[in-house]
Amino acid sequence: MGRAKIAMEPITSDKKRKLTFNMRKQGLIKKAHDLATLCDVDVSMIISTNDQETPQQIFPPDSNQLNRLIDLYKHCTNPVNQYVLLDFFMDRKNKMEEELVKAKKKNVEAKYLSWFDFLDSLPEVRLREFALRLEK
Amino acid sequence: MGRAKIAMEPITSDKKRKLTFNMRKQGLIKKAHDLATLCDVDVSMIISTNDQETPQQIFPPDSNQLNRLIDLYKHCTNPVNQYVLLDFFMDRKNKMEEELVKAKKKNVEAKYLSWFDFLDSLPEVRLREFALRLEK
DNA sequence: GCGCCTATATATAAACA
DNA sequence: TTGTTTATATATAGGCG
Repeated sequence: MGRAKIAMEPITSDKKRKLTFNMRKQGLIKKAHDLATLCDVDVSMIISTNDQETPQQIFPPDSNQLNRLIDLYKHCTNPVNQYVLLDFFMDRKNKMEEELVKAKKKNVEAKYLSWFDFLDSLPEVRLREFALRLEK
Repeated sequence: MGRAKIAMEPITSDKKRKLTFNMRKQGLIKKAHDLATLCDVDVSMIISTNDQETPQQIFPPDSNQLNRLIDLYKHCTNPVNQYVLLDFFMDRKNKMEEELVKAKKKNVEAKYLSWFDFLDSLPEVRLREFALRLEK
């Protein structure tokens, strides 16, 4: 796509890979946005790096909405889903406690950082787009 | 991108919209695949139409893997009240207070503009489509 | 690491088969 | 309709500051 064609294989150079990642991540999210807008559909996306430093990137940016879409997907996919079964047979109290601990430990920070990163990564152009839409 | 530039708004013509949807859906998935391959990251995606006839499209094609990725995401982002979240950071780092306010502001803006909030869709899942795609 | 630039690779809207 | 083709819009690799 650019000056040179690149092979479809993991980029070895850390620097290049990171650079390419940021650029393409941005492009992918724009494409998702375009598809959703043009065709009136829901697109949900999670981009996770193996690097714990880097926050996950989500789409749509509203994590609540993303969760709704995911839940909707799970319901439609697995009417008799494994988790439902697990819930049923599992000691409920223990499970909830477990999740609470997790939430307290790191999840809070992760969620916030994810949002913050997303906002930071938004190009001015997109922010202006938001403003324009808001005015409408 | 093609012969003519099109406006970034829902395509009214059913025929065109469907056509565009299929084309861009494919393009989006290719981009997701490229990003995952080139940058060695995990990309998960669900594309749901409001039309129950149309199956949801997922990435990666292996629904088990998709579910794993989603679960991983949920583990890192348990539902936490945003105000609690903000309070947590403000108490901890007063220096960040200003930035947090800004972030919150932008956050609200983005939420308000949650473009494709077309509310609940009840798409039907047909993973067979992926099998077919794979065979091709 | 960010943003801008430019040349080139891709994606794709419309036409056509 | 589903698949090519084609002309044009976008995305983006590599440079530069």
